[in-house]
Amino acid sequence: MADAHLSLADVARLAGVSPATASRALNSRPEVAEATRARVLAVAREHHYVASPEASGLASRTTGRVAVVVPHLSRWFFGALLEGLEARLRRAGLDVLLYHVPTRRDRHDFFERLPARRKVDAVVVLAFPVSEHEQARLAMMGVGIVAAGGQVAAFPHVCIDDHAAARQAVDHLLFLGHRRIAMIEAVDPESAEWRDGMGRTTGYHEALAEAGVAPVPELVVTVPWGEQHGADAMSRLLGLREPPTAVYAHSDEVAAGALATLRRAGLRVPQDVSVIGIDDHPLAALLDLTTVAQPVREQGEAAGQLVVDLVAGRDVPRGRAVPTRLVVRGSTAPPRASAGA
Amino acid sequence: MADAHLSLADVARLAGVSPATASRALNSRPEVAEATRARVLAVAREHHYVASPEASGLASRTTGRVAVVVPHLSRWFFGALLEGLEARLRRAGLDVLLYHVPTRRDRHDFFERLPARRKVDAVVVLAFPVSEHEQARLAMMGVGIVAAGGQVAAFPHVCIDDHAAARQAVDHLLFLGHRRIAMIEAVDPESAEWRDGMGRTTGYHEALAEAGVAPVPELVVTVPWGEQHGADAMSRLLGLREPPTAVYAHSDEVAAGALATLRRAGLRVPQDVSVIGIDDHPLAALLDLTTVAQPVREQGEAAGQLVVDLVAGRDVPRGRAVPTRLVVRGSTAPPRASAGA
DNA sequence: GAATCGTCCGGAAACGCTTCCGGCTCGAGG
DNA sequence: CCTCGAGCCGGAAGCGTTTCCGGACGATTC
Repeated sequence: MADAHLSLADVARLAGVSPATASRALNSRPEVAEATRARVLAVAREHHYVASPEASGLASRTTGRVAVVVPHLSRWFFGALLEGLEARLRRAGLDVLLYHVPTRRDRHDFFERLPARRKVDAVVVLAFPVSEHEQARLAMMGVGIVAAGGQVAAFPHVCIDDHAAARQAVDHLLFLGHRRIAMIEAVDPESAEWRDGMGRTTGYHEALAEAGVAPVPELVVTVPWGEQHGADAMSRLLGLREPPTAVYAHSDEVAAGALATLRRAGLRVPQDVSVIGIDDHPLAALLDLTTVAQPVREQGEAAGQLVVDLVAGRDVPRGRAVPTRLVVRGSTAPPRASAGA
Repeated sequence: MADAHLSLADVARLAGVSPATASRALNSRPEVAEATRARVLAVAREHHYVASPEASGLASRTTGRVAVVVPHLSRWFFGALLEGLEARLRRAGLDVLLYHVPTRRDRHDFFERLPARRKVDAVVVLAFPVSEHEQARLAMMGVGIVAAGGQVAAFPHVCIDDHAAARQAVDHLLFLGHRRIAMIEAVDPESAEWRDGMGRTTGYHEALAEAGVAPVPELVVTVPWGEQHGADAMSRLLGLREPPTAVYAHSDEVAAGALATLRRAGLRVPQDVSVIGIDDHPLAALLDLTTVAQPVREQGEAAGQLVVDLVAGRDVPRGRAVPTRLVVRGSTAPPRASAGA
């Protein structure tokens, strides 16, 4: 008991070597004889020695930590992303410093004050857009930066091709024969700036155009992210003189809301209207929702890999898009009365 | 540009004082004249000075960090808890070091290796049981420990009274006239050890007993946590010769699974069977699920408060239970044919 | 007018590592 | 036998703070 906290010097003394050698042994440096290393390691283990990260950080000018900036924690997508990321970083011996920036204000604050300054070797921003100015601020930190799950092309990043995913979803509906296809466009009210560039929207328009379907403005409704708003959006859609026969939602959560509204309205899915989402949220399986799956955890891991490469001084690929995959379940089917064509 | 990284000494020189005084000024210690302090602060701000946390940590023997150990990140409950916790800690200037321990192995590893050793001023374990042995290991870290969302009575903690919550749920069903009440008991397969002590189970039994309802073993089915398993459990219950008229699920996710099964089976909720959950997951509102709400975010914040008190050297209350509240929605109603009594 | 007391500040010693630099030992090569 | 390089290791100088200790100085108090 009570090896309150040995210092490197103590271990060295106990092992009969100098602190310098002890340090080298513990950090598995090559310039130390095997026998010596073993002795030091044995002493260290026996006394549960742990190096003071502060001290070694001070001396080596690195922290062994990486900041993860995330806008939401209670949403499945971000949690799953974080899981993958954490796992990869942990394996590399890097610790994760969490920065939660739910509101616009928090974000602003984060980029102005840069609270992670000097505290980390790298920072990864999770699934939210970063403005030019914010990018500049980030750069001031002087550490590696990577983005995951989002579309910050300025940094090394890993994400899906939103545009392609949207195409997969909408093309599926078109393939089934739908022509009157609505889109529930979800935006994060806390970072609305850049929603137009979103592939999930452009993909919809492109798919329709390619199929020769004229765009109908009232068929796209924009709401904040979330189940409840998805439900509201669906209500609005049902209020149309001529409601859609299929609905493409930006995410499964939003689609789930739409399903709820549909059910309450007494409409049957997929007989009366088809619904498709994006993400393959666990909810999707439960609700038998057709969706475009993206590998979330894997994205986190890939981002983690970028980080470890970055801090190791290796240079990393600019960006990498992981593939998505259409998962057909029971919420989509051909329209009831296949009208035209 | 390029104030690559001023040191305290630089700031001190620029402000015409000694490093000692600069340090005192920056840390708002009382023994420095207002004018001097202002001068130092001005210089610091102008040059974007940030103290090296490693150095100050080394010198002050504190880290300004707290470890948060969490078994799941992609579940709403844990995310929400974490949000509250992070917010409170951030306000107090404490950083959050994240430790994700999804599997039994990860947990074991965490407690054996204690990777957070010397890295944090406190650790909070989020919503999972900690064995005697693990508690002992934790104690070896020599830092404050608090538990949130779970039932680790050995440490300062904040949580709900599971037993009482269960009573609220089951009593509600009893009040509506149900007698044949099933329980879907959810356990985390990665920490099954302690499931029997769980209040969510004992509350059920007690409520039934008090109401003079004889326990029916086949009416309680135990499954791993999660929507899918909730669905399976419900299937099993429906297979009974005499299915229940009401179902009490340990959590809303599980209840959601049950609802899905019910719907697929063509049964109506609440006309044919009532369902109640616990948590007030966002899902619950969407599914119109009656539930016992617990303030999750608030628990996180309260736990954060315990932590800041702890690291400030104040002593803290042993434990604190936050109140739960029955939220009646559309998934519960009196049984179809009010049988007896 | 001297003794006392605060207030404010500087010198310098930690804090616990990493790493540069140089020295020692030993075997190989000339 | 001498030299030289490779392999190991120790001394000591940082790394950038905090904080103890003591000194200077002006304001009180008797």
